[in-house]
Amino acid sequence: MDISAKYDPTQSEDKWYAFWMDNGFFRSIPDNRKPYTIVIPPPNVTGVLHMGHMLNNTLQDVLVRRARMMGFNACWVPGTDHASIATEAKVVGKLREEGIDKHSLSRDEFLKHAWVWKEKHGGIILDQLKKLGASCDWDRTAFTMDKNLYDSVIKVFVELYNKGLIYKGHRMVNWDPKALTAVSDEEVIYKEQNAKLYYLRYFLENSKDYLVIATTRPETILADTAVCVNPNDERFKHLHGKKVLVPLINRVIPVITDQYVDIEFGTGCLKITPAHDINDYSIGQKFGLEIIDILTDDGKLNEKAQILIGEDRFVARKSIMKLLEEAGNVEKIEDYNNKVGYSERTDAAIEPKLSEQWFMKMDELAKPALEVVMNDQVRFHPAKFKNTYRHWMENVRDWCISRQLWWGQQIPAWYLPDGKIVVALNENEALEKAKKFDATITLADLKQDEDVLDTWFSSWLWPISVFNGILEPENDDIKYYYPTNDLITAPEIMFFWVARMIMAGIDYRNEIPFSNVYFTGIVRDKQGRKMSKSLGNSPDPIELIKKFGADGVRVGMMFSSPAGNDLLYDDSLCEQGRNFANKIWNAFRLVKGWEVDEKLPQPNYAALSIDWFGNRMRQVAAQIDEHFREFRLSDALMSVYKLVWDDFCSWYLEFIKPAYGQPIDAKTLNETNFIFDQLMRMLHPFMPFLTEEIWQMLVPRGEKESIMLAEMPSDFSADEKLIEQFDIVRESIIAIRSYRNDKKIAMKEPLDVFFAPVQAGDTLEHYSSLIAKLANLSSFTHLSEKPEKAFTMLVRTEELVFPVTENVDVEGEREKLQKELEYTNGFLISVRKKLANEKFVSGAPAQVIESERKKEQDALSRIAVLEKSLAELL
RNA sequence: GGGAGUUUAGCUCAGCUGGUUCAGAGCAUCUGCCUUACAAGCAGAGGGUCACUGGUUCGAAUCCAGUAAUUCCCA
Repeated sequence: MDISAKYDPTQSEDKWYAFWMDNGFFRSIPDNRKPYTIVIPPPNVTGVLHMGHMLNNTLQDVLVRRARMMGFNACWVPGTDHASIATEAKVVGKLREEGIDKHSLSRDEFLKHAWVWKEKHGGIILDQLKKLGASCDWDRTAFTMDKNLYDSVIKVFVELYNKGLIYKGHRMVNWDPKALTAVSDEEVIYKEQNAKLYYLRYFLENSKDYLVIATTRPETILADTAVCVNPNDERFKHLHGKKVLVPLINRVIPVITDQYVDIEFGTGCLKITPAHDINDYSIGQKFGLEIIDILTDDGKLNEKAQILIGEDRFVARKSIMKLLEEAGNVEKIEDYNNKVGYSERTDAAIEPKLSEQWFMKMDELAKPALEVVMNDQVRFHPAKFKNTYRHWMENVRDWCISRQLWWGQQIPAWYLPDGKIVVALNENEALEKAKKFDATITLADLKQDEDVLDTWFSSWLWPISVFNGILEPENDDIKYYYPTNDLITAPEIMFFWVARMIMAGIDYRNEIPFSNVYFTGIVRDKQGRKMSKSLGNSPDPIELIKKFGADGVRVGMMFSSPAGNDLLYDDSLCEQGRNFANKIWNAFRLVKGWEVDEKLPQPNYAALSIDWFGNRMRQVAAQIDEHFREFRLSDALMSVYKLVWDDFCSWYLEFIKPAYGQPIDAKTLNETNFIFDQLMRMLHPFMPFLTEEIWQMLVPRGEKESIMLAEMPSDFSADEKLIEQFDIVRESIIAIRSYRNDKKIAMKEPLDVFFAPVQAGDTLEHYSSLIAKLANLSSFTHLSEKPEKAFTMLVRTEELVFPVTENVDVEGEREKLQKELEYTNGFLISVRKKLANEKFVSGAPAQVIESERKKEQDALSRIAVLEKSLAELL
């Protein structure tokens, strides 16, 4: 067979993905195996695949593929969420380009456009995931606006409303003046800014006296309804009970006193603007102050401002300062750093705004959800995130769930003409309920709430709703797949999503939604910057796959992503993955290229190697299993990486390799094929394509056979002692190679080396055929007679003796030995000191004392050998 | 401002309940090799006062306290 010297991923990726799909290998339906379930964190329909998705979905695929090979009925449910704000913004933007104003359309017309947009763009990420090898059950692909999921959201809303957990209220919300909607606290990003602190004079009523307040937002003075000072502030005692004038518009407002005011900050006088600041709002409530809202929904001043009407808030800030300067109200202006909230979706500066919104009570739901994380029913990986979780859950606030948008689940609340509200599953039910208030009412009299629900109000039901467990709580799927097993997601959405899914799971199914949450890090560039479109520092994942192969990219992503640690992405990681694929490919070429001679007996060195490697492989399999159980996925990959590259390629294959052009015996080849097969299985979750390609060609396979359905090696029995002894063999070979390197003796030149076992019995003798082979020794025998000139090297306590023929650096050698001897002596002293210490001997566990005694013995033998060698050195 | 985390080799990170052949891994570096599986490679080597200071202990990278730097969350 002619096999290319370089592995070409393009030859295998599409082919095998199609093979898996055509045979329905990703499909999962309930049966009598144990389920293993992951629901995808639904990417947003507006997105394209970015590096974060690559990491996240690689991790999920690794877990799912492994579970499948371990005999679980593995089900990975893919899907997307509708992202109301982001999608609506995209659609509005697209319509604007076409010259259509959203408000010229009816709700239904607009939604038609939105659906068209979704159909066109919404599946991009999912298609891209296929390139990565994602083994999702595509037949289950879900979307948060699908009928069942939509209806689930409505049903949950109605039920929670009836339970009194959802209410409508006036509250200060985070208003996005660009998207024209409220956003939740979690959707506000605070950014540090260089701003100004403006010191403004407020004159006392009928007086030339004034007080000075400091503000970052001078335009909001037009909405002031009081000035507040700390009652204990001596400076302002004379102002208590007085009234002052709002500059420019001369509204008379009272001076009030409250402990809230920080005497140290600014001037100690605080203007109170209840409509435009959350803290001022609560003070306003306390003192019964008037609330004057001077801003329009899109952030312009309205007629209540009296002046500058129609100006944008930021423009108005400049204009009003000019007016204030002219009027003599400006004391001074200072530079000031403060934090301003921005909308995560539109990047518009958030405006605190008083408005009527729907809220969900969180206290009751949060309690059990906190409990299950703290007691590890839901395990967080890494566990450090439990702290953050607890902190949030203990200070949780009610969730603002309404959004002033059209794209999403419309709130199932209907208003009667007199303002009464009925909440119902549909119009007809609403009418029935309304009739209880007023029997004459008709459908035409009812008006449904215009707003839709927060997207997260769909997502929090995801692990249940994808199995239709809200509408049909007893269906086969939900009973079989729920609770799911693991959730892989980013820590950023711990509150948006993870916490709320746990709440929903407990409330709706009385069961946690998953047992493990694996938090990935953020993918950053080499300089540690977050990847972003604006910086242009994010590579296109599809291009990467083209360049390095899907397997290479997967390995690259996995390599430096210990859970919860940010990943500093660099192309060289994927390159390493690609190189690894090529390495395996070439190992395969080697094995595949051997001629078999059926009559050939198995050489001793091959039998020894196979025995060792089998043990080593089972030992590493056990380590990998442990890594997976602890969600140390990058460590699991590293273990198999080293097993394949170092143990298998560098040692095993070199040991058993027949001389060039020589055939191999059948027994060794069969056993090697078996080992190769096992290795491919262990590697398959990380590198699905390459392993399938090789596995299929290794030995003849059936038409419907696939490595992805093969059993994961689960024999973990390993002879640790044999492996340890074998390490001495490898170290001996390294020592001899190192000797060659030092002395510039080419590998081609055969050497005679002797060994003189000191303690470890016949290890070297037993494995002498292997050592002789890899170190190219013409003879490797027990030292019977000391050569005239010789070097001695120590491998642990084994002695390797090299007869010396020519120009030798005796002095250099003596120095080396001397140094080694000194170190060992020092070591011996420290060990003996310890053993002589009463407190140590009485306090330390027997095992530790035992190991100290062993160290003492080893040091003694090494010293003996070193001294002998020194004496023999001429 | 409140809370949490991090600080170990040039880089990215392991190091669980304290025990000096535990100071590790991968990558990078250096030296020598185009040795017919692989230069996307092979062989070999070097590299760290475990942030700093003090404490507990027979013994500290590991536990405690303080300091510094840094990151994140919340306000």
